[in-house]
Amino acid sequence: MGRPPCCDNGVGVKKGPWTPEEDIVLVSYIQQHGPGNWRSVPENTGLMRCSKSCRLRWTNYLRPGIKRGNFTPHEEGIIIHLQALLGNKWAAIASYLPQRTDNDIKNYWNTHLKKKVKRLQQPAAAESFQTTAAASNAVTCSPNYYSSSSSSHHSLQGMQQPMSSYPNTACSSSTPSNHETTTTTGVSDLFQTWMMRPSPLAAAAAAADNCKIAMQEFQEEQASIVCQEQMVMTGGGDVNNKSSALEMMVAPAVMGASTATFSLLEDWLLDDMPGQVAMDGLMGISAGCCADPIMF
DNA sequence: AAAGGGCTCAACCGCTTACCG
DNA sequence: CCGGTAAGCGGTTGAGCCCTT
Repeated sequence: MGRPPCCDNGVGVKKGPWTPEEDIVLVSYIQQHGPGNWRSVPENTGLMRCSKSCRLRWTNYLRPGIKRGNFTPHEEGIIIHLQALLGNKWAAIASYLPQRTDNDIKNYWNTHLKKKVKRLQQPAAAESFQTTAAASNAVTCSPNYYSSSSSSHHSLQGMQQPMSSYPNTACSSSTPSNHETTTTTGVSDLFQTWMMRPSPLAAAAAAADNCKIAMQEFQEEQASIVCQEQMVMTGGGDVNNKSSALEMMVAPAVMGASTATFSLLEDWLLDDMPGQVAMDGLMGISAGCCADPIMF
């Protein structure tokens, strides 16, 4: 009623991979205005992209706090079990893994886990995998496996509520809708039950006997990550990937150090090699802001 | 070294839901 | 309550990379 039509069907809308220049424009706009009101983003930035594309680029790639690739066995186990509980509710599943996007989880499921689960559901294969998983668990659940989970008094609510329920986390843009939150809250109970009573699938995915320990460590790790994200958003932390790097770039800029940071942002985005030079510069910036660098 | 088949993942498409006037 | 749009979500696609032959 009175609103102009969405740009999605507009003429001259650019499609395909985003360029570093477009990323810079989008990130700098969100620095100033925050995520949301996506329809206004192409209008105000001059980007020849539809609002959907802008939102997707931000939530799946540029958003601070995203961890890419290298899914841990614990994350795999969580995804497998939440998928079994929730079905293909990727956004709801992603709410338990605040560093992961629904798209990433979905891709990982479709390319890796679905096949793995299929194999496991064949009785002949299941036994051999349990042996393998148990061996794997001996490694993944060893005391030194989590170098980052040193802080030991975090709340365990992480697995009892979707992670997005934490205030000020970087995953707000993928917060599930109300009914999904209700659903996942209910599922949390099931998930908790699963943690107490590992299924055969749990054994296959994360090794059943020590699963509780693994999950508790994971909870602590996630809680630690949330704290670290909050620190990063105020200018601290370390970086291991582009998203984390952006987290480092955006956060100080929000606090008023935009000029130098934006220059680094440009260096990083325009660099063919994922920005070691920019990283070094960022490390320099962050060094004075955080006494407890992120170790993962 | 080249070809081609498989795999990965960023991005798009279309449907649903929430919200607004 | 109704009509319309924006935002969110899950499914699908395809370009590019990697591995095998």
